[in-house]
Amino acid sequence: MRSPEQLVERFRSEGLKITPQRQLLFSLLHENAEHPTAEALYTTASAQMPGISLRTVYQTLTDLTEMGELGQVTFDGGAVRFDPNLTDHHHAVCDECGAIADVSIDHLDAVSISEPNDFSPSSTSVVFHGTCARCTTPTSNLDKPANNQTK
Amino acid sequence: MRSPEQLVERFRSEGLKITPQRQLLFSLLHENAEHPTAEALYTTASAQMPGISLRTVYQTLTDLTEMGELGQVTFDGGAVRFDPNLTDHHHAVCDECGAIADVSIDHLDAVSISEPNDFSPSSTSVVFHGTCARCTTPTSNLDKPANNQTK
DNA sequence: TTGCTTATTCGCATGATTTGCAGATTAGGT
DNA sequence: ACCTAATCTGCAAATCATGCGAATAAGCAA
Repeated sequence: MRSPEQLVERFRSEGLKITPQRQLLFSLLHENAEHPTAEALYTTASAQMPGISLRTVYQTLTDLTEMGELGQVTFDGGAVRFDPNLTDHHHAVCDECGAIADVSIDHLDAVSISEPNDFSPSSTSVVFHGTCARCTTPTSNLDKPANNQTK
Repeated sequence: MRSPEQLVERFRSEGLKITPQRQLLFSLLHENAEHPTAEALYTTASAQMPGISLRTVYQTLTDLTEMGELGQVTFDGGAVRFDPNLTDHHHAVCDECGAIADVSIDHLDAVSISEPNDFSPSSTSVVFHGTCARCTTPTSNLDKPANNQTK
């Protein structure tokens, strides 16, 4: 996703209006690597702007997604999560705390479909399940992230 | 998933009862490669057993899943789909018709997470998006499968 | 076969997530 | 300051899934 400033420009150039709600969401999403759900963003946004509507959050997220500024991902049937990282990347889900990390992958080009041989793939996405560093490191439980698993 | 006969044995040995509803679902799921949703199974089951409850379908699917006889997969935020194929495999989603095919993959062991380096993966799943054979082959539209996309 | 005990089924209510709708509000230009 | 279209908001409604309790039936024993 582009920077809040660039988004403001884009919105303006397309005749869309720059509202406080949109600006807040732009900043909350900028470089946000937490893969938040609409509800999570609503909660955060509400703290800074009491009264903002959940409907507006959904609306803005949908708009940004349709403009190609935001990606959507879902894991294990949970709620949709939003991802401002538009670079080529994949995800690692921690089964302990539910955290989702962006990951880069090596040698993805090596994998191929061996069976069947008549499917033409246009994109490939990989999801790792496992344990993240914070949940692996033998340290105080107080340091462990809260379990944010959806399911 | 095991055969309906084997499932009957397993259920019996665990003190569970063999009901007509369960037997029907066992047979509908056996070697079913369509990755049906609960609703889809309910529709099919209803044709053979009018009056069967959607609740029962969900219940049985949940039971089989907890017993490890059935796998669950979801794509792009759609409804949960059930997969009786317990062998190590991945999926290919046709963006044209929505069909989901099981696929075997070569050289998956070659891929590795390059960044971050502190995540311990226990499992890896790959999903391809693209076009299936039936939607690629230049033939009559009448031969094309109906679009079953959820989203 | 009859009867008993307990698992199952079923329908309805409820919960979670997301979208449709319409009136009130406001951004941004004149 | 004014206008008008875009936006925001609250609420209804759609979709998917699960909790719950009453009615039903499978499996066992006599």
